[in-house]
Amino acid sequence: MTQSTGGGRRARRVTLADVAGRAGVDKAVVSRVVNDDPLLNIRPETRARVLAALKELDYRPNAAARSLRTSRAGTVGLFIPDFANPVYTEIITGAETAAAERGCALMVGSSTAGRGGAQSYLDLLGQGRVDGLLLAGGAITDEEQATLADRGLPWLFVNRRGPAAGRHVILDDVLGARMAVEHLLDLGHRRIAHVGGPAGADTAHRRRDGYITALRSAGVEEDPRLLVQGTYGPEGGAQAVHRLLDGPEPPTALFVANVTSAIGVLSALRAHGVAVPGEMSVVAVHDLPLAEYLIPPLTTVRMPLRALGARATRLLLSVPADHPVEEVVREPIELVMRQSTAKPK
Amino acid sequence: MTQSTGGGRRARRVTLADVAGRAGVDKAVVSRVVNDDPLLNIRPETRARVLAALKELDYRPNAAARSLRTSRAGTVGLFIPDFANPVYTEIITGAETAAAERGCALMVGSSTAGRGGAQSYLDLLGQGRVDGLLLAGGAITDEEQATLADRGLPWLFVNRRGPAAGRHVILDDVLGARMAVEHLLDLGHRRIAHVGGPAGADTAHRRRDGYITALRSAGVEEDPRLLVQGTYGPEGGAQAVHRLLDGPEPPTALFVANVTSAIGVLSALRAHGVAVPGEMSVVAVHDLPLAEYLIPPLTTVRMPLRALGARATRLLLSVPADHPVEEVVREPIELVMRQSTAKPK
DNA sequence: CTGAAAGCGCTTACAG
DNA sequence: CTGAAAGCGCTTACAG
Repeated sequence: MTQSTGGGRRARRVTLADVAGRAGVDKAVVSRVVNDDPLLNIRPETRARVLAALKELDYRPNAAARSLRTSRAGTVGLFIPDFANPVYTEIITGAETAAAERGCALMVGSSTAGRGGAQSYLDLLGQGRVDGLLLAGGAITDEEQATLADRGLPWLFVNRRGPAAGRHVILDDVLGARMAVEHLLDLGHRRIAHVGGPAGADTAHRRRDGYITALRSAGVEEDPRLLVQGTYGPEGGAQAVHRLLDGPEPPTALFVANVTSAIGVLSALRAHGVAVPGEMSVVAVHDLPLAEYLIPPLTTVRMPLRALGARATRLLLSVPADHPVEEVVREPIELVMRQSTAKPK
Repeated sequence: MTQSTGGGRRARRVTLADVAGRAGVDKAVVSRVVNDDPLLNIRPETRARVLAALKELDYRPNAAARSLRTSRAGTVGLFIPDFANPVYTEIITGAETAAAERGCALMVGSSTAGRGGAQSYLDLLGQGRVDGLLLAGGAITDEEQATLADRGLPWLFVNRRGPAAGRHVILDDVLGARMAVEHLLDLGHRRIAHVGGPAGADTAHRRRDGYITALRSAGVEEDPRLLVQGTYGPEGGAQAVHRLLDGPEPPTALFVANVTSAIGVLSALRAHGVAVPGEMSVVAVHDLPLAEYLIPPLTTVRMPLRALGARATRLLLSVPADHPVEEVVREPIELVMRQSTAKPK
């Protein structure tokens, strides 16, 4: 409980009063200078003195005192299911950048720590630690939803539509899926299967819609046997391939809902002796640096995940908590052609 | 600047005074009950009244007020170079768990946001936002190092040894590397190359040491041409393979310093028509869920990254800032045998 | 066994 | 143009 000193040295905390004393003004003045108060009318020479004192003493405002006074934490919270999922790391990076632009810190929590669940993250946050909460992916229980409501905290769902609240920012997953499927159609494929995401996932739902829309627009009749549910992990992709290949009339192309799942797909295809892209074309949602180094290099649809994280953060910080937000981020979606797709033989 | 209300509803903030009023005691008493003050001698019925009031009003302590009073933030900071690197996500998860055990929140920042550098992260943190700082990987400039020293903040280097300060927690990379190389030696390989990490990386240095030690212990003479520097990304791995294969007497096995790099290695090997493990064995440091789905499934050395993150957090929170810390985490390192290694032909 | 009081370091109307 | 004062919500010796 002793005042901690820095890795080996001591540093008495510099306060506004110290700076004021040195500059020969009241601390209120220093405060106004520090915060660039536009209403402050100060003699240039006084300001110069204050600025000099600030610099000499290397003053840093105490976050807790400021936050107590203004009831603003200057921090936004982001809750994700898992740090290991590259999709979330992109969202985090975007959110971090946008928060930093606003002078805010970002506090990311995942459900892997603690007993899991947003509940323990919310408990840890206590009161006043964050000014708002971004909820990315994963499931939120009714209880957590209620806690959220009680907390008096603005929140925003990211990459998924929330249960009831009209407060979310998502990507155009329908378009992304359509671009992938249309690429396969353009190559001449007609028997195109979809390795979907998990049942509960909102993104999985939207990508499936895009798949179906693309097929219909092209006048290709749907075959329910070509629609296989997976997970967003490699094992789900691998299992889906087993099921698909066992069918009577296997597809010539696969649209996979997630790049991580596609890694499992490629592996399973190889195990079955099916050549990619010779006998089977594969395209997946989300681009990753390693996609280029898969065997074969994977054709993907690059979604603007960073822009999503950034946009959500800005919206959370600017739109009043009681206003609805239902936004689809319109940054360009890109088809990244590599070597896992080709004309059907 | 108005008091924000939660996603559509309003919630007046409940304070200690509210609870005290309802329970008919002083707020000091409530505070002591909330904090489980062992010196508090309270009549059971009074405590019950306080507890009831606490619950009815759903009281949550205000983090800012508490922190201002105690000058403890209840938060630890973790600075990483990049969220996209799976190595760091494992460390984060471990740190998050350990912090939560102590009732602390974790604030992760990366150099990708802002202009980059630990400096902007430190600036954002201002004063009093975190009780200590974990610095994982990446480079720290002299200026940043100085800022750190001035800040009066305890810090700890994670997975790398700091410049001067004897404050770090690392893994036994030498042992991990030895286990990998000894596995190749056991299979009968003698021409074993090492695709190393980047020049500045402390882990890269230690893994190279382990490689050399293993070779010497087995009486295998080193060949400097078999020691190629890479990066920790796939492109570095791929380039290293090109160089290695161009040499006069190519190796029969590769020890790769990082799993991400190994993905590039596998890709390049395939491009060169070199069969794995038929003509070349490959083993890499760090295990990942997707390693099992690479082609072929990659043999790896699993390092205890979560334990590293957790241990560092506990140490940061418990060891006084002016004590040296030089710890090697001794959790088991495991060789995960899959299908990328075999006897030389 | 419980209460009154001081003070952590800020910001912000208000006074002069 | 600048200063004095109140108060954000806690915790903690101290008094009784």
